[in-house]
Amino acid sequence: MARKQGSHAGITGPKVQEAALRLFAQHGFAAVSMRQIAAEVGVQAGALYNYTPDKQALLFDLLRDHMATLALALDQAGIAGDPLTRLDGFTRFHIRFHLRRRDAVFLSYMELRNLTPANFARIAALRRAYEDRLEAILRDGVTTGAFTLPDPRIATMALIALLTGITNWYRPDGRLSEADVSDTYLALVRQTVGAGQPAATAAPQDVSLAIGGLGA
Amino acid sequence: MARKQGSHAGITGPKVQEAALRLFAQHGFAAVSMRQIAAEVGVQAGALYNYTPDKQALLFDLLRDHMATLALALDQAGIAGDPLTRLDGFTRFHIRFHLRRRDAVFLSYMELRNLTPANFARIAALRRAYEDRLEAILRDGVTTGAFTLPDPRIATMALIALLTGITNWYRPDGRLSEADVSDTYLALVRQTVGAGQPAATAAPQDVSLAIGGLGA
DNA sequence: TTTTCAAATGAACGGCCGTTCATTTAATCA
DNA sequence: TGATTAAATGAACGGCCGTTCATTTGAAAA
Repeated sequence: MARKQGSHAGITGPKVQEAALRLFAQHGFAAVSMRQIAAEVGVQAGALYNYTPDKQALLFDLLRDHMATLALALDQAGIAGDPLTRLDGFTRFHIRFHLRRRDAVFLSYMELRNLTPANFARIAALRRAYEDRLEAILRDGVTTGAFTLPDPRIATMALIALLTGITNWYRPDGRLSEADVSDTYLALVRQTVGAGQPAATAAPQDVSLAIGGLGA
Repeated sequence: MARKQGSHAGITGPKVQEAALRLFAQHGFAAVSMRQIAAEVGVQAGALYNYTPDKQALLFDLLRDHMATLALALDQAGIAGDPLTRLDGFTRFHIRFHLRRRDAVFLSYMELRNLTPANFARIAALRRAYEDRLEAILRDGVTTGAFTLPDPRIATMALIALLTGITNWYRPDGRLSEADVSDTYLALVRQTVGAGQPAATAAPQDVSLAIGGLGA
């Protein structure tokens, strides 16, 4: 039997990627067999090789697509303005994007070790470029005096870890909506960069109240 | 051939754990074979079963030992005093402990999915207990007014992610010593919890200077 | 010295692995 | 309609997997 109905190249291909993403994220790259992926797609194992040269390429394509989508989405997020506004925008963007792609996020952190050195270097470069976008915001903020940070590069790594960590505990059916989480983290991130008060020029009378009202 | 020299029960056992930890962290649980572990120890695969009932138990024991060591070390860290002092102590402890056990830390985050549900529940409970220790500090700080936080539970998750994330990028042979990193993160953590200034009572004249000098 | 037994060997078990390929099927093109 | 060809099959390849176990080894106990 072959090609049961209609032309499948444009259908089976994406299904293979989706199945591989879900299974790799759930069980780990090495723990998932090509036969399992094929079964999920509803096909025999041999058919997968119409869509990927081998298992390693399947993983690499997933990670590269994820990073490319991330960069593109950030471009289209329309983040502009003064450093604090851009930081807020980045925070909301990062949370929203990552909460909706949890499988890919998990895969991107866990399975880098299963890439060949050459493929690893390519993914690492894409990640670094993304980090640099946040770092630029932080450096601008330090320059204008909006932020207070001992080391913008370290703060970049710290903030990305802080934000991405949401995917480790957040449950869509839990007590908090995505908007709740986003608001709470926005306040935390502002505090982290030392942006609790407008500037050193205007002395705050009650910092705790000022910060408590940032949410919206 | 058997028992080439001396009694080995007390030697081979730990070597098996060490080899398994290193290999699991490097390649992933599913990607490492019992034969690879045995080769690393200098023994045949069958001999491993004198020390573990099966591969799954080997993973579980590593994760449980890691969490138990973590809890014990925290107990012995002598963290006491007002909330800010305890937060500083926790921060330094967490960084120091995690940077020295990077394999175990990575394993604890990546391979939870390879545990049976029962074993997963046991590890999750141990992790939760550790998180609760930080959460208690944050809640105390909010109560005394030392900290400003919208949601102490979320702040707990955020801080642990922020701190543990160091293991993703820190390289011992890089530009920063462990003490440098620890100092920088101490300042970041203080800002994150809104502890930049002593309290709302004394209005700070220059926040950036006050924070910049926290390092030691 | 002889006995005991912890510790390790090495072969064997059934089973699944990634990948290849000749073959078959069915949709599309002429 | 018949020819073409994209897409999938299913069997086969060598190889490694986790685990078991009868056997061998050699250090320690008697």
